[in-house]
Amino acid sequence: MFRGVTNINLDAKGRMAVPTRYRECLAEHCGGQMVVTIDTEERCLLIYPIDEWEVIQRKIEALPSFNKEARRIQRLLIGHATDVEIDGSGRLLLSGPLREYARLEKKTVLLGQGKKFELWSEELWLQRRDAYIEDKGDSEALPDELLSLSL
Amino acid sequence: MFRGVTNINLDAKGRMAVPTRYRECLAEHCGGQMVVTIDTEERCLLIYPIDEWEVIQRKIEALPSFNKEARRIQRLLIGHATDVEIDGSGRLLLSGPLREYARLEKKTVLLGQGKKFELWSEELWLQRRDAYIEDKGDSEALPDELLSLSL
DNA sequence: TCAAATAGTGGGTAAAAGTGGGTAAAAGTG
DNA sequence: CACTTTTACCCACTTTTACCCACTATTTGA
Repeated sequence: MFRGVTNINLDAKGRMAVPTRYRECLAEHCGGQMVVTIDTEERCLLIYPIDEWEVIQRKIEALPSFNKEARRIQRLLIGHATDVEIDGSGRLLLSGPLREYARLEKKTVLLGQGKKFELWSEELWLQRRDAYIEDKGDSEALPDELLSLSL
Repeated sequence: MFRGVTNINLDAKGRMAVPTRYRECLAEHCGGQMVVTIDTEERCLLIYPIDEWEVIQRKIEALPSFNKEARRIQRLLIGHATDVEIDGSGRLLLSGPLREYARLEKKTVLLGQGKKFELWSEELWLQRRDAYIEDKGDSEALPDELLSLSL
């Protein structure tokens, strides 16, 4: 169960050092085998342990092929999903196209999000976060689960 | 079950000394393992014993991923949730980003709030408290549970 | 009122994590 | 098949963090 925010510098080769607190868990859980893909709603990357990803991929594949939104999701999510392995120094190599999509340069932010991670360019994340904080009490209907949630 | 208000000075490294009256309870209950995150509606931090937090995280994770308000809550709450451990001197180390969010400098206020704590900058807390007292009898409709509450 | 104990505060230091490249092997290309 | 480019692995350096110890202030009890 991942959580928390970490500032990470990508190096000149586009590698991201996985924070140590996650490494043991990832090594046990999936032998450091991960899958990176894009988020379809935001300019950020999604990083899954391979077994978690495979469950999701099966669900996406099962969507109806003649529904346009389903095809969109399939092409974007499965199409960009890239296998990566954590190397001996605990780093992930992110391919050029993925880095471009999320506008990743040196300064990035890794967010733990339960069963996956999100990787943002620092600049984009700070903008997005501030926008989220301003928008308190968005008018959009809240799911019932949220209305009754007691923190 | 936590309650009460305490003035606490953060030291130069951003550490907060947990008031002694809570330490024994926290040590027994969760071995001093805590989770700190942000409050999405106010500029303050929320501090949970880890077991209490994990219940909440599971509920938040289960929200639908394509609902915008749910994504907002997930990114803000889970994204900022940071594991911290009470050190040998009974202190919690608060990371830079968390301190910045809540505008914490030296003088802070810790509020016991049942299963969690809130940590405020002293200045912000005094403002907020006074505002609450001015606002008595806010016109917003009270939830039914409140209407029937007997103090 | 004073002494002893406990709580709170402030830093120094060793160890660990993060970062930056060099080089050899592998893959891709003409 | 030779050459270029990319990838993976390794090592060295820098920064950060966690742990420890020492000092000060406050409370408690004689």
